[in-house]
Amino acid sequence: MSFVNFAFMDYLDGLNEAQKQAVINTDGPTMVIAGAGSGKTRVLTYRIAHMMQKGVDPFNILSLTFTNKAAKEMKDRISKIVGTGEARNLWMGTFHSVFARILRSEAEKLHYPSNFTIYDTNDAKSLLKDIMKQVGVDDKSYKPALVLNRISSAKNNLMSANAYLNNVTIQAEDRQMGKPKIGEIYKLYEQRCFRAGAMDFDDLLFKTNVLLRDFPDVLHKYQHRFKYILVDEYQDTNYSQYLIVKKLAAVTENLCVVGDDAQSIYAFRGANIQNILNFEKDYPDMKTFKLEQNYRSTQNIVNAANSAIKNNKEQLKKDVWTSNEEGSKIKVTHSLTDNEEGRQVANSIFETKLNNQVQNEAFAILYRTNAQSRSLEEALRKKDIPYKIYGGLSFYQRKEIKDILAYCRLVINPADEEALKRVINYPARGIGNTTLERIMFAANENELSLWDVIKNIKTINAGVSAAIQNKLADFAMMVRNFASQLDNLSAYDLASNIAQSTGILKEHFSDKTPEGIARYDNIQELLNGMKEFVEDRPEGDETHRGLSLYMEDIALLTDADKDTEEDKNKVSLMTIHASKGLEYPYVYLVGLEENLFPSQMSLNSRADLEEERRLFYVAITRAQKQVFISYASSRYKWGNLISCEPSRFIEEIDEKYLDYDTPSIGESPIRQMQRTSNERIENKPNYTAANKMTYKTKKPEPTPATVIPPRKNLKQVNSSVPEDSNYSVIAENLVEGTRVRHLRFGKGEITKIEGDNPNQKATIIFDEIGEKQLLLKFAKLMILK
DNA sequence: CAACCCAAGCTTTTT
DNA sequence: GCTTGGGTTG
Repeated sequence: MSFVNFAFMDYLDGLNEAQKQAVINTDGPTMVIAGAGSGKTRVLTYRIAHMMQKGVDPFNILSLTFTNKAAKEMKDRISKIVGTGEARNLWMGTFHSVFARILRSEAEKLHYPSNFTIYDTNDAKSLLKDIMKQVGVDDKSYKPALVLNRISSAKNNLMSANAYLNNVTIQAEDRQMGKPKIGEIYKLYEQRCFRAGAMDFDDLLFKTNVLLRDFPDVLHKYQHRFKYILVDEYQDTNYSQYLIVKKLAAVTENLCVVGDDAQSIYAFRGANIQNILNFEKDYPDMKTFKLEQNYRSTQNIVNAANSAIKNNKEQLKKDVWTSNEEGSKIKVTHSLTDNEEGRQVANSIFETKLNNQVQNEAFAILYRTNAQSRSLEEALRKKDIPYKIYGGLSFYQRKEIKDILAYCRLVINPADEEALKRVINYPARGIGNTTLERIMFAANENELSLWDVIKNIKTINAGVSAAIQNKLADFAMMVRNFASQLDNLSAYDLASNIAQSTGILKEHFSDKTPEGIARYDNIQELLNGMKEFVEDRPEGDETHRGLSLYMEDIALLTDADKDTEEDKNKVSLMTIHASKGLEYPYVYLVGLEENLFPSQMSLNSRADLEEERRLFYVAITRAQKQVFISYASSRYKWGNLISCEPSRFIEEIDEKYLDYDTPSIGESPIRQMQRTSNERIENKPNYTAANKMTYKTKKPEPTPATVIPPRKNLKQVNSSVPEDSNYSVIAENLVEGTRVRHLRFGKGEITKIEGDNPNQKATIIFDEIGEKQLLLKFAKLMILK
């Protein structure tokens, strides 16, 4: 103890006075206002370590972070001070992952299975689409995303479907929007999730609240377990999270919240900046500590950020300063198009690397929207600068990955409707849309899950033919077989088994197009990830290396958590939102244009605009050494070139911290740039045309004289085969083992024939493209000798 | 039943 | 510009 303690006291000496106070005042309600780069993570780490030094049991400490990665890093740092064994028992993670864990252990109280599925946004939207079809509303006026938003904010304000339906104000709002049925849809959505044994992201918090509200013994238990609670990024908590924390902390009030109102950027998903502004009202005897010294950035960066955020009205008084060197000014460059912007950024990174002898990992490129990444990627690739992207279409969103994961989900929780819908006919096994719709209808009629209907398909009158009933039974058997291995096989072994015996792996393997190869590789990468997961855990006890645990692990990964590939020494590309909490020596901030940043959606209200400005503040303060800002005077949007104006945010930075790339005499740099860019925009048509031509030159255009629609011509040939020609006549004599030729697929061999005459179906292995299932009445096969 | 074609919609940010 | 889903065709 004394040795460890000694090391710790050393660390304490490295803290400034405010930091030290925030570390050693461990009891009672505490708010730490931590400016950007002010050593917030250090304070949290030492505070927890200090509590443990004073004898607090790590089991009694709950620390809620913004990403799981942050939790892991913090745990590692604490381990270094107090020892690994002790730190392991800390409760640390995101709100969602910590409370998902608690919900699993208390699930039966809510009549949920403990292996409930977590629906992601896509699952939720797809379910909503289903429901809207069922209710008979047109999904043009009821956009799934909008309905989901509405439901989401209801849940974040702890409003159930019934409460939603009974709330006069809400109902009036919905009617005014011309969408009076949202309440009804919410109600059905709630039921369907429950039947499927599924919770969406918001449910994890909502149901936790229900649990703590309706089960006093459970509340009591966790109030006493979590004697000390710390919440990072408190400015980004919503009402639902706020209330969980408030309830859990009600007995001991050993609650420490850390945040920075200037960095609140998640109001759009219900985060309530009032939570931090009102902390004093909730806990009148609280202590406040302000961390105002910035250790991260140069004076120029800190001052520039301060001058920008000054334009916001609503904020706590705070004076962020630094004793670091003055540093370079913020460099502002402009370009003609988004593609040119990409090239300039790539060139600049290339030069900066040379001039300062730094590595790729010193650079980050930040943008407002994911769609902006493409031109940057292209430019970086051309310059051979390795990069990695956070967010966007993430690995786990890819079709082939989702297919495998859907099987995994289904095996763990067969009631999972969204997973079932995805794989019931993939790979094709003759269970088509009509059948699925019959099953869904029967499920809704009987208030059963799809799985229950399939399981009992022979006794439920769903109008499914006997042949298809058998196929469903086969499918159910397969899922059950996999499920029976859940406890004996590791995640890796079971998932490999699934990938193989469903035929998915083979299907991608036989596809030799570049996309097919990429898909195959992706699946291998997924399986490798599982292998790592398994190898990280002790052998023998398969319940700790099993698929269920793996799936729990990945369901709540944030983008920052997915940093698992060989991502060393690469330039980082991400949205500004994703960059929260990170820092880089050199930061490129691109697309600083009106309607893009600030976003067009934010221009209607002052509050929204202020959130955009905070986002701008977050972006600038990621940088340690230098910030580069760029904007383009035109950019592609939905395939069209549109013209852009520089963002107001550039002008909001005090001019003395800026360095424009085209110094001017007697004219404001911005004005001059606007003028030149306008001139260029007038030449836009040429530019566009040139651009499009280059794109199309890959395929030389036929001269007008020779233009014949080639496709139609081909079809003509096909359909010119007489209806009653010997093709179809011969096809009736087919048996298994016959060699046949198909007009498009070439030669092949029939391996199976099934079904009744009009709908007879053959499985054929073609020499070129592998196995296909074809309906004989359409296939027009020719028998080969 | 499955392949293909074309139109629509997308782009604010995410657990 | 790209992806997705609906509708049509074989």
